[in-house]
Amino acid sequence: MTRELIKINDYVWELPRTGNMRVPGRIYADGDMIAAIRQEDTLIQVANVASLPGILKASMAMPDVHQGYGFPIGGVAAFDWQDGIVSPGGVGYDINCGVRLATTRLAEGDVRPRLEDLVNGLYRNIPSGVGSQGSVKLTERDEKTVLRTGSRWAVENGFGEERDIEHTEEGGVLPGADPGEVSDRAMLRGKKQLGTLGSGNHFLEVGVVDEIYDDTVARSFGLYEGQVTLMIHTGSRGLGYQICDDFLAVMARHVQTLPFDLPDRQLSCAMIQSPQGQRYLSAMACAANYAWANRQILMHLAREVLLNVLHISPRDLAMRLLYDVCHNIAKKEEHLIEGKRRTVCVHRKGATRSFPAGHPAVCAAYRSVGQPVLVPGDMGRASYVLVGTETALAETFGSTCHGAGRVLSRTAAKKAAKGRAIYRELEDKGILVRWTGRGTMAEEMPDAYKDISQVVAVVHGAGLSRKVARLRPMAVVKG
DNA sequence: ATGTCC
Repeated sequence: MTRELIKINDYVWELPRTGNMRVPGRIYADGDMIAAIRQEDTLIQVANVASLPGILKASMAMPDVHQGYGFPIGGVAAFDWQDGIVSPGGVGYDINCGVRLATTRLAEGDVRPRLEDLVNGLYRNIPSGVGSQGSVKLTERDEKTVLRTGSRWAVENGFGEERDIEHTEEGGVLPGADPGEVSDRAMLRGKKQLGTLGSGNHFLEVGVVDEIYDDTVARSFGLYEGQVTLMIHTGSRGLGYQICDDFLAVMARHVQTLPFDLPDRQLSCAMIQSPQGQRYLSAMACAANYAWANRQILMHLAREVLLNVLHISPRDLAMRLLYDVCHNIAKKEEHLIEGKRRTVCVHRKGATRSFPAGHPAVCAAYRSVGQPVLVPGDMGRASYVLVGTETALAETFGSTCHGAGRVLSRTAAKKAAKGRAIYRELEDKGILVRWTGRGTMAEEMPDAYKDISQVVAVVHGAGLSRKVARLRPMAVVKG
């Protein structure tokens, strides 16, 4: 199925309204990427999202877009808070999957000689893989507090410092979280999995700052060339998965009672103001808070490994949380639309908030430069630190890309990796990897992903976020 | 992403 796309400029393409679309589609991509996106069903998903009630401005896709459950991954869609819908498929199974980046005072030379011990220590001390559990023991009472308070529970229970909370999107807690909306099964899965990495694209990475693009912003973020960093990518584990699954079932039934046709059952949803919509948002907030506590705990566990393996003091390590961002979330936000201030529910599914300098949601430390945007690439190439912009706020409800985006499906990647030792290829580039899952190395190999530098070039060129620094991986733990 | 089919 070929669809007409109008080129707006080098980085922006419009999918005009047809059929049931209430707004156009808007795709951020370069010429190469748009050619690939045209071949896939992703455009159909962008068009399908545009048909949902209350959608505002456009159904948007970032340059790392690819097919997802109902909504595309790399998609942004905002709905009117009064007359719009909320959809679990617009957030994804891994609620508040996200990334945090911590800086240290170490140089590459401090770490390189101990890199093997370091990657082994991280692998040993941080449970990884599907169904991993066991790093934190939670009572049911404690788990409910985690769901209500997010990062704060972790900090108050010895996993990190008060200042980490300020450097976390939303302060590491979404309001309105009600554990009463979380099923027993979700609670049970969550109880044993706090402080675990998970599998798939989740990772823990020791890296080094390879290049600085913006000196002023980098200085504000505490980044400089040659500095060792720690990046953590994980989410809400089985708890978030179960909450998504539970509410997809609720909404698949509920949506049949609503007076509009769904182009795809995977877009099941509820009006935001309905009991079903409100219940989902309360449960989703619980999973979001769990994910923040999880990343906070992992950061603390990783810090302990660094201290022990390198035999240094916390003062010499000087690990600080630069920032923590969500990649999968629906949020109540205020946005200016055609000159009018409106309350909306922004679904970012594989997309990152990108708020500019001066925005009240940006923490005090970065308010004069803008919100840090953390964009991990594949494990063999690079990751980027960007900064939020006014253009993003004006065009994409303050959103930008979230990663490289797959070019090969997991099965295609496994096929392409046959007979290769991916870990060895990475080792030859000076990157040590430890992993749990049988197929993980093949599914997650660099060639399975778009080149992150090309993706970042699009969002930088389009003005959705600006390049601040590029990081290079040294040691990676995968699930 | 996910106790990758309760």
